[in-house]
Amino acid sequence: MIPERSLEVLRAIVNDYIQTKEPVGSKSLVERHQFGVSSATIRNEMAMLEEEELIHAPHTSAGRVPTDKGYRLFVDRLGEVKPLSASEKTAISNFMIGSADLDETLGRTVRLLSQLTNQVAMVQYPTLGRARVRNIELIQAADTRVLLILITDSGRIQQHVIELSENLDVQLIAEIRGKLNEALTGLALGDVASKLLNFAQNFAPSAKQQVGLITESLLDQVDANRQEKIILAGTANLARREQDFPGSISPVLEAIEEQVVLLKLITEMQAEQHGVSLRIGRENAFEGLNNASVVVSGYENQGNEIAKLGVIGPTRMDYSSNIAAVKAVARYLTKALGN
Amino acid sequence: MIPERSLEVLRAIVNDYIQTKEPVGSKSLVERHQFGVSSATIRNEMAMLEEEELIHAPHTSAGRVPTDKGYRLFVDRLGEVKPLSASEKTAISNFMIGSADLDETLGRTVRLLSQLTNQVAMVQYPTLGRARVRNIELIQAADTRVLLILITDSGRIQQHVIELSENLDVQLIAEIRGKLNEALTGLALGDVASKLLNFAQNFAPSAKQQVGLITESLLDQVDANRQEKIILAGTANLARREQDFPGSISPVLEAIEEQVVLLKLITEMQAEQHGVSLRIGRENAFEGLNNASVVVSGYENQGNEIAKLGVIGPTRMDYSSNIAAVKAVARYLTKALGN
DNA sequence: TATTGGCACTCAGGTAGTGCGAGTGCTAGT
DNA sequence: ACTAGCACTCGCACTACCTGAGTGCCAATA
Repeated sequence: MIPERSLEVLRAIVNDYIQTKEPVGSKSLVERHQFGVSSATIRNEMAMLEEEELIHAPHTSAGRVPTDKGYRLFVDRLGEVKPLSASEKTAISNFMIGSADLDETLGRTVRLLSQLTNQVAMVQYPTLGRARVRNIELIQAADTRVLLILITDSGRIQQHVIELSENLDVQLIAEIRGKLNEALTGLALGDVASKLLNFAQNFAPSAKQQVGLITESLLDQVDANRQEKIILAGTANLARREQDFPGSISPVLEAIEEQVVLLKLITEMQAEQHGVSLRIGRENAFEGLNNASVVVSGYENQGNEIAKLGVIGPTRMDYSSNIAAVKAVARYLTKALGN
Repeated sequence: MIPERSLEVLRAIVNDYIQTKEPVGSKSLVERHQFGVSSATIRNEMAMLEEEELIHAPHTSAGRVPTDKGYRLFVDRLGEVKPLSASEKTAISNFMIGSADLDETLGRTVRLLSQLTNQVAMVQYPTLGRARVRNIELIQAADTRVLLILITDSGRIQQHVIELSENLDVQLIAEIRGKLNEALTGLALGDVASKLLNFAQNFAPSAKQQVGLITESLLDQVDANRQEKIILAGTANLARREQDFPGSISPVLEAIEEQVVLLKLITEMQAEQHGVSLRIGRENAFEGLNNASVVVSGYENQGNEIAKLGVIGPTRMDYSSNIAAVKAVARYLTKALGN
């Protein structure tokens, strides 16, 4: 319904604005692009676009700036995903070499992403949802404390200290550990709860209470999907782009410091195009992020999406490159986890 | 050598400046304080102080501002440590209730400290130096991967995945685990290296290489004192105090994002007065922190200092309250770890 | 000798006036 | 449907000016 040329104009406005960071006027637009029409015609087009609330003039005699809605249309219908440059590609491969454990890999990934995009990068730790139990360990850490370790086939290791009310003997601990593994190894985490329902029945009455404490803690950990963790890098990039945020950057800093907010945000986000999902400006329910955009993609292990990663930056960001970078890093991380 | 009254004037200048954030002039000084002399006399005093480079005039017709040297003198000789308010005390006790494991405790602590001071707070994870081995676990995580877990009596748990070149059988892993614990349990970490020197001799030649890989990794972990970790909270407070930093906050953000820089900084800092150590402005070797001050205190376990915590803020901070808060939180954390 | 009142001087910051130029909307003509 | 032209708007940069807080110095005083 919106004519082709109007879209071309919008695309040109977005591109110019991202590049120059200045409101763009009709004249400079015809100078920089080959529209084959005069600036007056472009002015008419721009009046249309403003009617549609796709662009907006900060004041009467200034050029136009895309609105959130304008950016949205841009990424949905107009944005090409820029292929990464060769140097960026080698940067990615180099970063991925030789990291053994999960912590290390994710740490590298988040730094890589922030360097690639010059934005704040975030990586969510894998959710346990579809993973399976590989191993459960129970270790005496002090007289009445045992350490419960849950290892899943996604490589994630969760640990928790359990405070018992009585001193357990080594024998019993070994027994519990054995039976837990017997019952749970290979089981999907979603099925652990039902399997543990009557688990304490397997033990002598005197031990039941302590076993109860342990299974409870184990369920907590399995159930801790919500309490997932996010790691960040490149916070300083925010300050460097301070002018890009109207007002102050401090609401944004506050938002990204609140893990809960971030987690809620990215779990709500569903993949749109190219397997990447976006929230632009006011599309973010959280007010502190009203001047920010979020680009997120999932990454996988064994064919299942296990968590997400992405970047946060000003609404006036280079969507094409950032989408490309997020996509690429997600793909490489998926590959790295495959090994 | 500096006369008493001059010091009084300096104290007054620092206090007023911290409060009002405006350069303070001779007239407002005599109005706000009872010096019993006229502004002209104060002016002479101020000329002296400027001679000593303790204060400095941003421009000819402005009031005076303390220099780094001035702040230093202030905290060394003039600052009283403000006692905490009752509400702050209860805030501290409330925060410390019911946190079981180390991660949780330190996480709470750092958030507490940042709320108390309205600055960026940091807590260093305990160094392993003086701790003792409580337990070593070796767990098969995949065919050629084992998970090595080191638990120390400071409650710290370190884990690392070891990639072996061959598939080890369960029997052998159990044997290694047993012998490792036998040899190392109760040993101070500093003594682990020597004990491991010929450890591989205890095993069949075919296993020696794999055992070597494992002991190597264990030594890495023990030796990882340098790679200590710091957790932060309240980064958004920086942005909120943006005006307090001349220029931009981004060098500060960069500095605190570099764990290495921070670690170097706080390990270099030695306790001065009240068990608290300070770096004011340019005293920080790292350039990005030239407009910032760092307040640090150690915290203990079993009588030994095991790590440090502190805050980072603008040089124009309220030293008295911040020192008090850092001190108090360090004390409470020490107490919490005692249980 | 230390203190003080007085005075001339300095200078950052706020306010007001001005001109420029980029940009717009509209209209009449092609 | 497009374009040229034109009158109009208004943010911004620049200048000039004023104000007031603050200073340094000096001569007078206790």
